Amino acid sequence: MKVSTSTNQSFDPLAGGIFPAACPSRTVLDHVSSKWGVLILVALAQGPQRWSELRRRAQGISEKMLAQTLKTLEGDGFILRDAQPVIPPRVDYSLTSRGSELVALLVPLLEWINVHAEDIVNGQA
Amino acid sequence: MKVSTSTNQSFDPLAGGIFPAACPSRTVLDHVSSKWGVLILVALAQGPQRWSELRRRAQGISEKMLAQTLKTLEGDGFILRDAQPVIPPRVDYSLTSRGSELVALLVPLLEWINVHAEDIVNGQA
DNA sequence: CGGTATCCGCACGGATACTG
DNA sequence: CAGTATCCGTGCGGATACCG
Repeated sequence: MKVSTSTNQSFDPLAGGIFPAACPSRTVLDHVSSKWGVLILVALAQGPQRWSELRRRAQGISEKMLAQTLKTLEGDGFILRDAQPVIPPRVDYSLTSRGSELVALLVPLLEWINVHAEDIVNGQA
Repeated sequence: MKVSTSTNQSFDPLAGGIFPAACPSRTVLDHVSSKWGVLILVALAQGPQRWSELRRRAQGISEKMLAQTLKTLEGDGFILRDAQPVIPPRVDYSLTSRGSELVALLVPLLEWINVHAEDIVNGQA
């Protein structure tokens, strides 16, 4: 069987990629699909937001995890940190263009989950 | 506010959903975005596969995690387990229609990650 | 082949206190 | 307001052994 890059119904878009244990794709996937990563990313889909807004949105997140998640996502170039040197401090987080690309793919997924979640956890078909 | 399916830059497709701490959406999201959940799901996008095939594909997964992930995904109705009472045993896993819907949203995400992963981990724009 | 059972380390992540 | 530092528990997940 040959690997096709065309639109095949038995698609293999992951050739050379996702499945090896220590590949870059896995690293990024782990960042994105981390417990809070997705939530922060889609939260930022609604536009730039401050630390405290993100904390309120992603209900249940701790300060530590918020800081850690934001740093990881910033390190990956998905979000931008804009710290204004004022008192009291004001820091805005926003999506980079790369982040926006990613979020554009994330949002349909979250929408789908949001629609079907209840049926799924209730064990309904 | 109404939910728009068009390309809106300030979309809010998550109303009433994802952000509360103990909502069904979070549960499902955690299952799907678990370390191995995504991998198993997209692996099954290539068609029904046996236990050992999945184990080989999702490189690095342990037997325990494979079993656990498969059960969770089966419980959510994403995959189907077909155990044939033969010796030696043969068990095939496949996507349900619900699973296929989900995977259809997952694949573009994984493709994107696969394409951009190297730049991201190398810190390139 | 396709699992289950058990043990166990470690890092993921929460709570609290403190700082610029 | 926006974090950092520290402590610490839990459970995620790997390794191994065993079973139908």
